[in-house]
Amino acid sequence: MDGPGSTADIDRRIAGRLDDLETRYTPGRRLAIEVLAGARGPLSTSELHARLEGSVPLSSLYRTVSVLDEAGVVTRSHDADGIATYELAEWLLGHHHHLVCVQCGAAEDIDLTPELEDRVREVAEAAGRAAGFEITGHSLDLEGRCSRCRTH
Amino acid sequence: MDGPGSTADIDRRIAGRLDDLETRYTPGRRLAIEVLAGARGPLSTSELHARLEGSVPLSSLYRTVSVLDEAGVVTRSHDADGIATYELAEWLLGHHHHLVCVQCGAAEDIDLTPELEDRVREVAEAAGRAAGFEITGHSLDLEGRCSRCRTH
DNA sequence: TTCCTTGCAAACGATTTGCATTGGA
DNA sequence: TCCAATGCAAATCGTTTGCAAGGAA
Repeated sequence: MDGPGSTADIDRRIAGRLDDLETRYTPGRRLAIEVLAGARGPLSTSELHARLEGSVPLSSLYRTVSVLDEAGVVTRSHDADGIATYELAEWLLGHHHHLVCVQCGAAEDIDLTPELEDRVREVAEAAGRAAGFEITGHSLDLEGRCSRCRTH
Repeated sequence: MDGPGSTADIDRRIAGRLDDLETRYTPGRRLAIEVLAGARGPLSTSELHARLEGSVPLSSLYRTVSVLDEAGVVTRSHDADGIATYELAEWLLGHHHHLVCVQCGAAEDIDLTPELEDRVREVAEAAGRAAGFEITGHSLDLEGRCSRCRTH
């Protein structure tokens, strides 16, 4: 209930990181982290706002995610409509990829087996080598129809 | 100078597609396509506007890329700042991936060798199978520092 | 003529920011 | 006390849209 990777552990590591940066881990920021830690994929600021039931003003949330992003605690990306979405950074959530539904646009986290992950990394490095590009990471999105859209 | 994959060939295929859709291939649309066909990666609407030296108003360009996107002639994605970017669709440009510079944000097209491409597809399908997700495609971004940023 | 396309300006919506207030160290 | 954090409102900026003019079939 409290080992590495648990919500409590994540909370502790974020507290440490923010402390190092002399940035306060305020109640509003903690609330945002709790929602993100419980999400199955990236969330937009307005989704975050909805899940917090309006307890935190939108403009404050924008500032919150901005601070957390600059602190390296969350990672920003964008959905199919270009709306900014956030999730816990890789060092907190672990390296993973996304299933992106081509019909409804929903993105869901997916972990590859270590073997599949190795194969992706090898391909990425081989391609980078061939292109004279120093590869520091990769991002693989799997596109298709999610189970929800397939049954509708 | 005129075979499959050439600019003239691409132009011809787009003309055919637009004709099927009863959408005109006007000079403004042709100009946008020419710039996109000559680009090495996705371009934002304002980059398109700049490369056309203002000869086409921004609002018309927005309408142009919207029409071309709906016609399946171009594909929209988003850069690191969430700005919409466009490039020729896969059936015109071929399947490829992107090198994304983590420093300057520039995205550049990269073709994988057929062998590497096969390996990516196999991984994507295996991961989708394991997750109960019907995979119809994938998108792999290679992250690193581009040669330009590495020398600065 | 008829209808699509274009250009300009106004409207929109996500995101950012100025500023006064609050609250923790 | 001091300064970061917050809340509200106004400003920004990429993008969309209403409407009148232009143009090809």
